[in-house]
Amino acid sequence: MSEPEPEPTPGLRERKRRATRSAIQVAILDLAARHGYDQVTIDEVSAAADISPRTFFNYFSSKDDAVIGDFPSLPELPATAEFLAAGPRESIYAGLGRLLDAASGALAEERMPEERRRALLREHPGLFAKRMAYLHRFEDELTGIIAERLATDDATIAGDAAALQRRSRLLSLIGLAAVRYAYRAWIGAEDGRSLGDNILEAFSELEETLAPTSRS
Amino acid sequence: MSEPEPEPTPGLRERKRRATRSAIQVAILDLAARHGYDQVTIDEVSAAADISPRTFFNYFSSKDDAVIGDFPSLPELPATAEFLAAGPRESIYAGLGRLLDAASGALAEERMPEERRRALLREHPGLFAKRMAYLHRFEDELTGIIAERLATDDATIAGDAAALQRRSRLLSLIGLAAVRYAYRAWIGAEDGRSLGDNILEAFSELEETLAPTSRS
DNA sequence: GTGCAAAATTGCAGTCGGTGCAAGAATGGG
DNA sequence: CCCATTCTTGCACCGACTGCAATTTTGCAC
Repeated sequence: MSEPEPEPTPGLRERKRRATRSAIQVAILDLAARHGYDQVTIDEVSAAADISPRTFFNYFSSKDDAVIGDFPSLPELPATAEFLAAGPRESIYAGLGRLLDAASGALAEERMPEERRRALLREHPGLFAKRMAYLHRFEDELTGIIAERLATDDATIAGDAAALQRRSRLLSLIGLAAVRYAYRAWIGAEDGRSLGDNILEAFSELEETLAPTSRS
Repeated sequence: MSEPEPEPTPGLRERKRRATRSAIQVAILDLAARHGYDQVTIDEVSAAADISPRTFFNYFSSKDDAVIGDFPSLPELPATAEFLAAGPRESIYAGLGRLLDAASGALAEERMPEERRRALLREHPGLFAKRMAYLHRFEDELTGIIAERLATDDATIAGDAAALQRRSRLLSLIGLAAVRYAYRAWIGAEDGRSLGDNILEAFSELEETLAPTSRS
């Protein structure tokens, strides 16, 4: 909002920077796919990306980070504004589903060989754990946004700050559980379905499971 | 079941082993509390624990692991058998709450200076994440147990293997979301409430949130 | 295009985490 | 008391990562 972010031609410097960054990521994923992540050294990656090993660490603070990549910041997503504006008429679960779907889209926006990254994360719990750490920041943002939405939806809960806080956190954790559910299905499956599809399906299953009154 | 696990006097060898293991953990927590986790080297820890640096790695595969400690194996817990035997009369959520409560009790059974560990985990997201990664194995165990319970509770779902699998996974993730919710409160709080208490409270809040029909 | 300041790249030397190996010490059991 | 097993330890080594200072590249004004 405060920064229009024009970025028509980011300038040579910035373009080269992005190219280098991308080259590193491509290189490490490529090498890891061929020789195994543990066997890949920074020296090899640097050589493949045509930079010095020292420069590698100017771009990523660790070997893992080069694989993990960036995480989107939730408040900056357009879907967040939509979620907040959806008002009380929409189910909070449905809204959450769409929001997390959009977030996962932004997460995978990078046109990198996502499949290789997927395979790496599947095989290396350490990487997975590190990525989960990023989810932590994400969780805080999500909780805040849910609180905002709840406050506009329900005037009574808006008055009780403690209850609002607890319910927001609980809802965000439920949402993230759905994401993890979808993520598992996505990682385990060979089909081409997107992470977002899986998330939406997880939410519908969630609603069904949590609403036993609607079942016979 | 298959192993009665007598352990009256585990023998000198085993006793020394446990002592060394504990000494390492005490040493690293102590040093980390005084100089900061990052400043602590394996050499210092080993010196404080009166062992060689090489021996450190005979006990823990990494510096982080020495802080994180072990995780209980769910199937071995007595509470698991109770959970499975509770039958269809008990709400699956209530049962899950008790089961996870028991599991967290087994987790914190170690009479180590738990407070220091808590402080460390609070300050170091990396450690926190790594501990969460253990939850992954835990999640698989939990899913299997839930599936078993569901199959005995509901004959119709027992017939549909795919549905059983999906619902079990979803329920286990919801349960783990509650655990994370409780874990956060536990880590962030200064009060002396146990992790188990927080988990039980999380489940009651969960049931309340997920049952909108019971509210006005 | 020339000159200059800011930013990026690089080499180097060094610290620390972590592993494989083989020799030596402690333990348990007969 | 002896032997097999297990545990400890020192050593040599690799790879991740950092600080620093020299060098190169880019942005920009003139």
